[in-house]
Amino acid sequence: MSFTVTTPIYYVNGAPHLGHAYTTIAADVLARHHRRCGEDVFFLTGTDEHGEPVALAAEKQGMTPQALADQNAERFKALAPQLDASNDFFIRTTDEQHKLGVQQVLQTVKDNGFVELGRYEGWYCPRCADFKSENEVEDGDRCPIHHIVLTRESEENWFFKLSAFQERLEALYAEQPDFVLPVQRRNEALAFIQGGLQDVSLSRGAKLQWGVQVPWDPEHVFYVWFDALLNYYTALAYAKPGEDLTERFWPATFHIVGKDILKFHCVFWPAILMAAGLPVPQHVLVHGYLLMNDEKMSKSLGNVLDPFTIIERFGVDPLRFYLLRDVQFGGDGEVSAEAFEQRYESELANDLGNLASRVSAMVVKYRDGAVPAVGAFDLTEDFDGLADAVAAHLDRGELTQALEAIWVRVRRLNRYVEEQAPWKLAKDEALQEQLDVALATLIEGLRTVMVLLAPYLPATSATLLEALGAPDDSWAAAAFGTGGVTQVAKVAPLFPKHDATPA
RNA sequence: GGCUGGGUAGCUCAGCUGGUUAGAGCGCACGACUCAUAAUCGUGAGGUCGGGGGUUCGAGUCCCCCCCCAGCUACCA
Repeated sequence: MSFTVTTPIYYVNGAPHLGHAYTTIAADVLARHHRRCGEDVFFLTGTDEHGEPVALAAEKQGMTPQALADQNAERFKALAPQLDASNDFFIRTTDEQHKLGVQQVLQTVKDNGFVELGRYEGWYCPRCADFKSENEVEDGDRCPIHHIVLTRESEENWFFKLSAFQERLEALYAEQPDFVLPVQRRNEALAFIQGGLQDVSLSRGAKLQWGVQVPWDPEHVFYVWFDALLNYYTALAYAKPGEDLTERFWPATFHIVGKDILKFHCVFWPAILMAAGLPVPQHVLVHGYLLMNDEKMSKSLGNVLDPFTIIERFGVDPLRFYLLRDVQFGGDGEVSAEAFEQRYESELANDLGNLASRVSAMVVKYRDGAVPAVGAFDLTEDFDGLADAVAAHLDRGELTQALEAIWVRVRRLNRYVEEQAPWKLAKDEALQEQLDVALATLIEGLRTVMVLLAPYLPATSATLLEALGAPDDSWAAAAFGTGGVTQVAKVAPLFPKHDATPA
């Protein structure tokens, strides 16, 4: 069974920020989950490097577009390891193989009769040598970059016959109700489709353009969105030297995208694939914006929160945890340094970290570190079905709910400690058997919880499971009662507290 | 304007096909305990479930109207 998950490819006309990190982390959680379930996983991320903004930025800096792309792509490439993201490949749309793949697929689209010549009309800036969309045009019909008055012009373009796919897309949405998740986004995309589809331009005049050449018309390059979308498919042909992974991993299981690019992924993308005779993805999972002071976290606004500061002070796991915990995945959510520290302190340090400390300390104190072998654990009813519930949530793209389900058990374990009060049991000779069960149950609960958290907190999970001498974090090990821990030492604080105030 | 979501305790939010005193987490107050990273556990505050009307034996939970917020209503990536 194969599982393919992608992030959008990040546009190199800017620096990596929290928004990029968010998407990559979400994709990584799914990738890690499925990988440890024993599935054949392919996790793709990369950079989008063509298009006018990159060309213009390069020009401004006196560089070639390729040089600028090379420079910025490195920064995005470095992002993944910093997030502990386990991507299998990093695609760049300037890769020769990608360009060939784009040309090949879109040639097929043309051969299949879904491309035709048309005229694109719009506001044209002679300085940019390109058209501006209605909503980016400044008051007085001026260019947002050069502030000169735009002219109304038209250009001969190759068009993709999107209108021919209205019925097929509607059928797709009917047959695959979970094609777009969550459901609000599906409604939005479907409404767009049902509102009637127009053909869209597939190419742009090549004069000053930076893109993939149209094979049947070298004077044009493909409109950057089609070039970009195709990355999900083209990467498979060359991600692994000497092997074409396309058969193995196409179609994708999840494309994770931000809500700003919903239309491209939920409408244009499946239509292009249909036009090319290729299978469409199983799901497009749409997430919302991270808000800071009620503003969208975006490269177009200056209010970026640097994730690297958090990583430096706390490590990556807390960042991964925080973003998926505090913001309901799919919706918009407020993020702040204060909220981060609050979560870190009360949930990571106090709930989970302290649980590991107190449980391991008790086993050491009352049983010299030997985990009692018992006939049956307590709490089996509390953990019954947990792993399946987590998996079910993840299959629906409900990353926050899955995490919540696990956290309910973390709290349950702390409550169980109070209910059992091992320190009292330890004083009574007659209650030694009960103490054994309590300690064994706590260790097993801790182990289970850490296995389930592995996709979210990979480093911490590995550290603790290693310390417990039960490093197996496979799906089989996620079942409560699997056991395997026989000896423990006092565990060092998993999430040490930081006295200083926020950075 | 139309469409899609949403408006529930100070804060962030759960509440499926309508049914006992409307829930969780955080924060706050008080209490308990001592294994633990001064962590944890318990209790409480008494919220007109956006407003109004209706259906029903009974409605955050269904219907109608209104108010407010967000997004979408096509070619910036």
